[in-house]
Amino acid sequence: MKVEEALQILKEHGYKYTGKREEMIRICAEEKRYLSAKDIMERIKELYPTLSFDTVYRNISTFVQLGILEETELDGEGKFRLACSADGHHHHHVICTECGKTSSLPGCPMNVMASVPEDFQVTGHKFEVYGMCKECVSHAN
Amino acid sequence: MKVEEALQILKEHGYKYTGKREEMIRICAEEKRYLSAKDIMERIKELYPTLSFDTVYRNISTFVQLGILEETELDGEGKFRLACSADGHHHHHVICTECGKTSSLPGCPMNVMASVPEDFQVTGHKFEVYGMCKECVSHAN
DNA sequence: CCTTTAAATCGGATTTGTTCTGATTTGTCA
DNA sequence: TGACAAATCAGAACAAATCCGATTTAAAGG
Repeated sequence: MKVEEALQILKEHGYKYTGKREEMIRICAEEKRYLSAKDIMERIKELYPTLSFDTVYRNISTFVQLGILEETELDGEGKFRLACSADGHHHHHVICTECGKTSSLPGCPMNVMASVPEDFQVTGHKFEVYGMCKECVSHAN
Repeated sequence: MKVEEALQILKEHGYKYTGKREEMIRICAEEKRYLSAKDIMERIKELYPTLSFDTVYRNISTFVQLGILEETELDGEGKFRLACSADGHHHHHVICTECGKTSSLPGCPMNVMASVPEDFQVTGHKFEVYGMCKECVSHAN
């Protein structure tokens, strides 16, 4: 997803444009990596030094609801990245547990794996592979 | 996994036997369901009304380390259930997001899905299907 | 432009889940 | 039984996230 698309989605849903929102999205768009709310806060302070963490959290959760950000949970805190499923088709990620960097996996287990018991009404699924990226492996020495 | 097996594992690793530990494991063994630390606390208070939450958390994390409990994260809090992978072979679950009840899925996407990029050193993976179980669907009306 | 209004933000207090700490109790083994 | 290490207690401390009332601001209409 591009920054412009994200802003378009906000507009379509009647949310107002603010520089802070754009900057948050821009920060997430810079990297194929999961960022924590704190990460985003730190980076946005360069441009908006007084921004309150309430704003960051509130906007993040708006973005997640609108499908602009994807969310996961690592080390007991929420991590976020610009949604990419929207771009092409639905897929999943390998995630570096050190730095949050991601790499796409083709396909989805839901298509491949046959039987989901019919006494459950399925609402979603999660498939994530965890590991360490090249860079973090070498840093760890 | 059975309660006795779990106690055996504790013993093998040099952990002491305590009634509180046994009761915690027993509580988890009662249901094929993910329980929160709070759930476990409430239930264990019947037998040990003064038990501190520190003990519960500490024991839970010991159990997870030893592979006695499986952990996941739902609604921003840790949930736990008696490990069953140990029994047969490795597999995954459908989880009811309302009550935590689980049902097994045969197989593992890691076997089925071919390519994990070789610039990641894989350390683990997670595959969970979410939904509502029959009971919770009907209660929701 | 100016006004109006609802949405967004601020700053800090609050809540919630979890971990830490130091003192005390309790298994276990010699 | 005694001694020691491990387990537990009680509550303080912590960190992530949410809530709240007051203030500011985007944007739509006159």
